Amino acid sequence: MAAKILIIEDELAVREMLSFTLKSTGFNTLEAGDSESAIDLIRKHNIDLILLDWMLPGKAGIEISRVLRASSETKSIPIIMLTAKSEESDKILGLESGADDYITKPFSPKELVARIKALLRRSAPQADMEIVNYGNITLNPMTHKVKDGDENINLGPTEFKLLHFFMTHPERVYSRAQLLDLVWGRNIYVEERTVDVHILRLRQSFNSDASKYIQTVRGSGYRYSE
Amino acid sequence: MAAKILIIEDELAVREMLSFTLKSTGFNTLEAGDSESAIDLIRKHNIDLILLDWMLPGKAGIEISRVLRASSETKSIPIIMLTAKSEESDKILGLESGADDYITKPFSPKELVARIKALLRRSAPQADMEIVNYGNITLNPMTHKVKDGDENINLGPTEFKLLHFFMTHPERVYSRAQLLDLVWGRNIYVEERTVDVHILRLRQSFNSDASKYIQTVRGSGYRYSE
DNA sequence: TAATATTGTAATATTTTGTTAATATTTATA
DNA sequence: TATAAATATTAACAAAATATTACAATATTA
Repeated sequence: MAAKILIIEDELAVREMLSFTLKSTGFNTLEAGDSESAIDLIRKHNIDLILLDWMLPGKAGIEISRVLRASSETKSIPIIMLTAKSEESDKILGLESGADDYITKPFSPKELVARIKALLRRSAPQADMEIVNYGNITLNPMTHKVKDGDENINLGPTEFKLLHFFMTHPERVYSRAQLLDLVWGRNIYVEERTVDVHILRLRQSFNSDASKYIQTVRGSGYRYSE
Repeated sequence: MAAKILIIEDELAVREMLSFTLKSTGFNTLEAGDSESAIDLIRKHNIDLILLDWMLPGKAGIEISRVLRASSETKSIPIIMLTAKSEESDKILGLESGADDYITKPFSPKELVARIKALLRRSAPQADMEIVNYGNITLNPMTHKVKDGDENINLGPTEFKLLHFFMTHPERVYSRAQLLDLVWGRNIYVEERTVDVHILRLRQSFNSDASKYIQTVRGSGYRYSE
């Protein structure tokens, strides 16, 4: 899923240039010309990162930054400051007021994109890392390894996610539609029959009879159970 | 690896004198004449210690110190203040604003070097110098040598760091982004695909089949494991 | 300074995986 | 048992991820 980046910049030309650059790199962009519409957009969308022009009229840049840092909902959105002047006091203020990085105009699109990627990968949250046991199956999300008794088992990413989901939600039936939502993710259109195939592959990848845990519930879906 | 020391000092003559002294003692030095370029250098390099002139024009010294202490990335970089006056109030302010040590001009090169070494000792514990073994691979950080069974293996710096990291963090998957942060360093902007290439180079540099330890985990990253 | 090594990137090749459709099999029940 | 419905299996293809190669830029060394 492409990251959503909000560009807050009063000069239309600069804004469009930035938006173009980022879109052609594969990001989604939203644009705001003033702090009001910026805050509006932040409320309505799940913004992943903000590009904030430091030189907005009337101290607006620093104000937006402080507002974002004050609210717990927006506190963790990474901010990159765009500074025109490379004045030292600006940089210091910018970092103090909560920006995660800054970049001085003029800058190369490449550098901007690199910094955005670096910030995004740092803010990406860690998934559930607990080791799960059920029956003779052990699944370790940390090492990404699955054991059937003593033997290691090799699973593809989707089979791995599917098994992880089942093991953390055992003894309960899930319809194909639910599995698609919960394992594949929402807003993804996939045929329900696809689930069947992955169930098959998951069953086949066990050496022992552990595939018995993955049970078909006719008319309802599938269940992980002993 | 020689420690990188940043000298922040507006007077060119003093700066060069300091730099000369430190270089001839075996340190790497970087120089900044104002806080702007100082902060720039700090972001771009992994500075081990900062020599900061307290008497920079316009309170810049104290400001830099405070900014560094505010950010978690730079909080632990040791700072030595250079103060011209030996006034007590200055010293107190300097220490309060986050300096780890101060030294009063004029000072002997010998004293300066001694203090730097003391601080570096304190901030860089001898942790990463243990010889690591895993499978038939032996990595000695002290001598910077790697053995595959009996044969010595030649690795580039990045490959060495990568292998060292893997061997000290085995049996766990790391995404490309994590590897970039943990092996390359936090303030560095590099494409994720670059990791692939270094993994390849690392694998290729083994003579035996030891490259099997470096495992691809599709959709997740890489793992060092038997 | 020249020579060498190292690095990051882009382009290309290869492999693996995910999806789908077609077909086979099983199950329920009329 | 015959039939319909649900699920399983197979195979083909497209898409995605990773591996490999080549090269230019940078840093290091002699």
